[in-house]
Amino acid sequence: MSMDTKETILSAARAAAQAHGYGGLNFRDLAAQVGIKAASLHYHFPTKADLGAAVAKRYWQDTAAALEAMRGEMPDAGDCLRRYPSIFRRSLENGNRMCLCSFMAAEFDDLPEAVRDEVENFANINVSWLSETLVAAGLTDPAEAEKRARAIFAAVSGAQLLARSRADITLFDELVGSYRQAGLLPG
Amino acid sequence: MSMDTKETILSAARAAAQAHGYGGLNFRDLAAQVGIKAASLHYHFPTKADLGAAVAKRYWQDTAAALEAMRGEMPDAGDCLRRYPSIFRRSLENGNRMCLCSFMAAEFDDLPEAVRDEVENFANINVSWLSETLVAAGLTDPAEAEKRARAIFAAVSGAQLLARSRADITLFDELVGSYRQAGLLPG
DNA sequence: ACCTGAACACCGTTCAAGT
DNA sequence: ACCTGAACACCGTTCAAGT
Repeated sequence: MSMDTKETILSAARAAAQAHGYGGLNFRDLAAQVGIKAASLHYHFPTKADLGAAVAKRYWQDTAAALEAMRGEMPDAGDCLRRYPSIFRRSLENGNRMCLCSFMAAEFDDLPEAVRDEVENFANINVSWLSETLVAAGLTDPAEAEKRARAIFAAVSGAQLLARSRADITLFDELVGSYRQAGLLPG
Repeated sequence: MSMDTKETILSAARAAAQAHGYGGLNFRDLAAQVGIKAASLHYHFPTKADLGAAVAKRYWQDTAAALEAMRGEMPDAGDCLRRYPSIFRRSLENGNRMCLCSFMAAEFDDLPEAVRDEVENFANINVSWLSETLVAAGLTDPAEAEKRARAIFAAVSGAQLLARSRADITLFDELVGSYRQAGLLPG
């Protein structure tokens, strides 16, 4: 019961933050969606900073799990890299939302320290996975892998941001296509 | 006098929005900075939406002017393209701020229609300039220029976003370097 | 353990009214 | 033309009280 409510809060807060950011996240709307009162949220998460950090942490953990699963299911590392943008595509499919941590990256100045740390973790697990996968695919010199991984992560994030601003998911696909054509991503 | 106040508001609002976004922009702090009361701001800009649209409009107009100036000063189109990321670098240099319109792209869901339109204009003038400059540099088939231009715009935006989240401008430089290495930007 | 109503201090926004 | 006080709606948060 307790765990159910906490999980419900986490997932509702995640969806809200992917649409409105950390600043746009508010306890009253969130509580209404969960079916409790705003004051009750503080039983589960003492402060907004606690909630924000918990949401961002769960977010990168889920992403890390999805990336691991991808490597487990697809034997070819090149195939995994070709599929990587689909992780970001999914947010756009889900109500033109965006990556929680991209939104929070923009909000950097107003983020509690604990939340910033989780945003950093998100970037780190993406870069690590890309780095390892690039090397496994034999596409990059190991010494250059992390640099290349960061470039892919940043570029795909930017593609999502631009596509969101037009509410046009085909634009995301086109941008990813252009990255492939340019050689940033494996074709 | 009137024009001075309005200009002061616009420039203070721009700086604030580049750090805190449209949602984080607040009339009281802004008014204090300008030296009037919060309520007085509404004489110059009836609503926050009006202010946001005016700031975003001025922002893309300034950017368009800077890009035109670059083309005027540098005869070589390739040199202009190599310099393009410096426009985005400047925001990071200025207190780790970011492109106003990237921030607003994230805030898409909560943006008044008039503000959305100016965000779109910003992207359009960037893509147009890049497109023309790519063709002038003989780097891209005219039929493909706009697609390539959008990819550059999105990728550089993403690099700025990631660099901001680490408050690390050297990361921006590294990412731009990687884009060049990958062939997205001219070396 | 889990939730709530009521209250708190605060802040952005609006508007009628001032000069 | 330009500005303001005061009211309003909303925010995160607290806490004593309920189940």
